[in-house]
Amino acid sequence: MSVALTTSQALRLWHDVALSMVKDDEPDLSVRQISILLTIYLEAPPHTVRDLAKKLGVSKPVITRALDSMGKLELVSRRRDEKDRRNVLIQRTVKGALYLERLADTIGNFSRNI
Amino acid sequence: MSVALTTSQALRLWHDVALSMVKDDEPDLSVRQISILLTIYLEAPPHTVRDLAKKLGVSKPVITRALDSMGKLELVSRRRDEKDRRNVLIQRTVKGALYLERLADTIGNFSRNI
DNA sequence: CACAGTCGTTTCGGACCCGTATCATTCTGG
DNA sequence: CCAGAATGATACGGGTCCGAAACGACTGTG
Repeated sequence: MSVALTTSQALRLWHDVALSMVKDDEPDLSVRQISILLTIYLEAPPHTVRDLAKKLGVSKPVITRALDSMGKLELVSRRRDEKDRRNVLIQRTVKGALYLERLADTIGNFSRNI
Repeated sequence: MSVALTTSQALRLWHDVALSMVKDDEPDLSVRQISILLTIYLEAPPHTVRDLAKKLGVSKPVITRALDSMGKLELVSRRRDEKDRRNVLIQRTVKGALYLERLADTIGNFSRNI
């Protein structure tokens, strides 16, 4: 399947999806938070704070804070690594999976209308 | 051209683009700011604060503040409407056009690799 | 068993953003 | 001409986030 988007199609898609995220009742996630969430769900575990900070090119406190706020929303959860108790393993949750499923549907639907 | 994305493709595309926005040197725009910017550039003028607030489903101060911060970055500019001096017309700028052009390139490039 | 290194968290001062309410300016209709 | 509506900006109290630095818990190596 060919998916390459023209400039105008790409911006229109981004606009539509961003708009539906804003108009949504759920609290807006920042681009950083979405990046973290998607990394956790798309890439193979385990995920640690340090790894995520490196992947995103941001400092560790940024990851800690993002996990705090997304943890409150139950989009991710944390667990100590029992093998090496310095590590914290970031884990997926049902709510997080549903959130991304809805996001994917939104993107998919708008892409279908191009 | 067929552009419909599968769930997995949509999330992977969003992940890649969000990640490149985060790793970018430029200051991150919020999802709301990006929505406003894209609305200004994709939809036909004139754009007023009130119209944008209605389109995004947010309060007017949200728009005013977003225009303040994006104005500092020179991504948009404001001008009084001389026909009705209560209105403020939001206008495009060269920097704003370049910003979106880069964003479109990023999206387009990643979409090509699906 | 001390100690340097690693990891995630916390603290700090400052900046930004939120929603609600209110304000000043400008227009409009009687 | 004036009361009221419309428009965008601002004040306020509260929350979140930032980067840099310091901190506590933990590991493993000598």
